Amino acid sequence: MKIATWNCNSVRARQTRLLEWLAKARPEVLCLQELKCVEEDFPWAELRQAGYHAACNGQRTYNGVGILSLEEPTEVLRGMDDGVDDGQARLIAANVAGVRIVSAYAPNGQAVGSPAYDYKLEWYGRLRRHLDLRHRPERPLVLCGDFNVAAEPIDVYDPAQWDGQTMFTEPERAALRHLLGFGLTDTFRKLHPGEPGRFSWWDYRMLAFPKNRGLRIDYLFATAPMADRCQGADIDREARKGAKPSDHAPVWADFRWSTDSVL
DNA sequence: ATGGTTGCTTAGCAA
Repeated sequence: MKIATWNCNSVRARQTRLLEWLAKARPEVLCLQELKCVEEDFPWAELRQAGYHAACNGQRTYNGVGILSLEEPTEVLRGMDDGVDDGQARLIAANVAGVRIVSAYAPNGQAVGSPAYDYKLEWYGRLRRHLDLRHRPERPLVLCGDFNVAAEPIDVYDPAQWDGQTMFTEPERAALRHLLGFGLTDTFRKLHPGEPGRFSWWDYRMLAFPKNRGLRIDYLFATAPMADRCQGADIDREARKGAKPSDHAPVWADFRWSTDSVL
């Protein structure tokens, strides 16, 4: 079972690339972030034509997350259902083939110390509580998305320059570690231990991509039953090349898991 | 060097 995640930076601006990537990669599940549209403007028909069901949590202009899957997703949950109404569409969850799939778009945080930065740290705490209340680490779950935090120096092209900057501050890294403390494994790093220079996001500016000046901030985190079955994981850097790319590359992981796997 | 690029929406914001 191949599961992927991609911050597409507008599903409408990326529609052609999205369909091309799905045709080539054929993941069972693709989690999307930054749809930047309401559900009425989501390309339902084109994706269905390509063989994919979809569920999305849309928002005008900003944010927006979705789950595409070959099998129809069930038990769809939009948001964290924790009583906080912040108006930001950053989470959607659904069951696909007996696996709980969560597509998440963490707040960017803007400047350190800004209200957006504080909101980011709070959002991480809410997500951990959401997992604690609604899920168990012994059950199959894959939490995918753009987490807007680089976990370790190896995930940053110039850790010294990035030290203390948004996406690589100690409070953000601690918030990410606390999230993983639920019982989640970083599938890419499990399969590529110690491999440097492997990033998932590159700024559009300053020739960051051709210079490989990026960060690894997009992840597939899996609970033990899924992490134990992970047999491959990678970042599709090719998909960041060419005209009109997203600033993120798709990331995927493959699991020894089928529809009739029962835990 | 406070630059540079993209998307949405239409001048300014968020990333």
